[in-house]
Amino acid sequence: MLEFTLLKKSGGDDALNGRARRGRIKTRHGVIETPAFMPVGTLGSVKAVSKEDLFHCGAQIILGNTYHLYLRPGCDVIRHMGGLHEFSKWSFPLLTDSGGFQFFSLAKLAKFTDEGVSFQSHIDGSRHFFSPEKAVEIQMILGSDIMMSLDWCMGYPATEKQATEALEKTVAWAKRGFDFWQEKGRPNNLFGIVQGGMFKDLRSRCAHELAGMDFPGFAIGGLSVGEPTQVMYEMADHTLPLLPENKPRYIMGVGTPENLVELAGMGCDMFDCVMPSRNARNGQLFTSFGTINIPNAKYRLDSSPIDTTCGCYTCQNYSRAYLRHLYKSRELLAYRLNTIHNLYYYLDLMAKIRHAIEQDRFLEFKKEFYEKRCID
RNA sequence: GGUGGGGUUCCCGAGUGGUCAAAGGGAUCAGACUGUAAAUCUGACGGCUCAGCCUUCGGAGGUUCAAAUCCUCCCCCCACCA
Repeated sequence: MLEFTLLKKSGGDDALNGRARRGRIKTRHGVIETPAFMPVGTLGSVKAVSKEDLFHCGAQIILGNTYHLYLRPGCDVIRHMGGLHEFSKWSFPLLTDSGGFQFFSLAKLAKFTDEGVSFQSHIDGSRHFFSPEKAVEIQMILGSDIMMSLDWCMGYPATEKQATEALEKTVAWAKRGFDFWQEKGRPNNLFGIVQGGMFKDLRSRCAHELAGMDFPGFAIGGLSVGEPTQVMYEMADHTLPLLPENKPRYIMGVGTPENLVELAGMGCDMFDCVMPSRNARNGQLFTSFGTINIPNAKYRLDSSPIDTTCGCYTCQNYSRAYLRHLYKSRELLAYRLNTIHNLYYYLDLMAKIRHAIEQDRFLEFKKEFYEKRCID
């Protein structure tokens, strides 16, 4: 059901720069060229854009969220409608997060036990319970191509004791989710998630234990939760090589364009982040020379596109002055045009990274990437 | 012409003797956002040689230790009645 082909590895011994990999993931709903960025569509929709917009931006796979879709519209609706693909009409690959992150970001509504997580809905306060098995079961109903096992995401800073507890629970739940998935005949695909806080030995331990289970892919979770960027890089650099080389490696919830370049260089194959879509709705646009805040007064009379080197629909058609006007007027079109641009930027960046790896010039690409961004 | 109401910092709008450079909105300006409780949130928003000082509440006078707030006159708006 999932086939990962490692097409090329950057040569060299430089740990930070020489481990980029170019790969291909085949799923029932299509192929994902890696390294890949996956736009986040929590509620079965990448906010503000249509599936056609996503396609034209170059999206190969998008995310959905188990917690959110379970609460609304509910599994009965999605089952009745034939699964999330059929419901949303997104016919390409889908990855669903397990809800583990929500029990971290909505922590005051969640209570962790050995059995699972009992929580209150952020929508109406109703009480619910997720076990690792149930998290997989719901994702099977959603019909995602890649399901994530239920994990315990730890914030920063966290003590070693807290991180250990979260790790142990994450591993135990991964095992239960994995067994449940095996019993069901390994439908779709299930990825395990490495936790361990900002402790290398804990990350090692977690990666080692998960690698002992035959997951089709592995993720690193619990990064970019408030730690300094350098710490995140150290954790990723430490953990990525511990995961099976012949399986996709996914860093969850990351990150900035710089983060993607750095982490792809360390051998990460998949990323997801709300940053391009959310920041677009908040007026921040990504460009090859850095980010710009479109409401800024300096763009009032600016007839140039967001980024003259960008090939997106927005940049092909509209000026900064118009986009600034739309944004400041809260016109709905602003959200769509901004989101199209940011997603295109991210997805195009990944395409460039893939191309550079293929051409054996990832390091040069990285150098140019940093040289371009200085002004705005 | 008569009666009543009102003129507050860019706009709307609180404030009716000191705790007022003046609530609250809006506009404006800037920033943040990393597995989406986010079309959200934060900060600035009279001036300056900035822990203090100066100018400001339609205008001009006055009362008072002290006035956006009280008194007098004037100017201008709004409502209703002629």
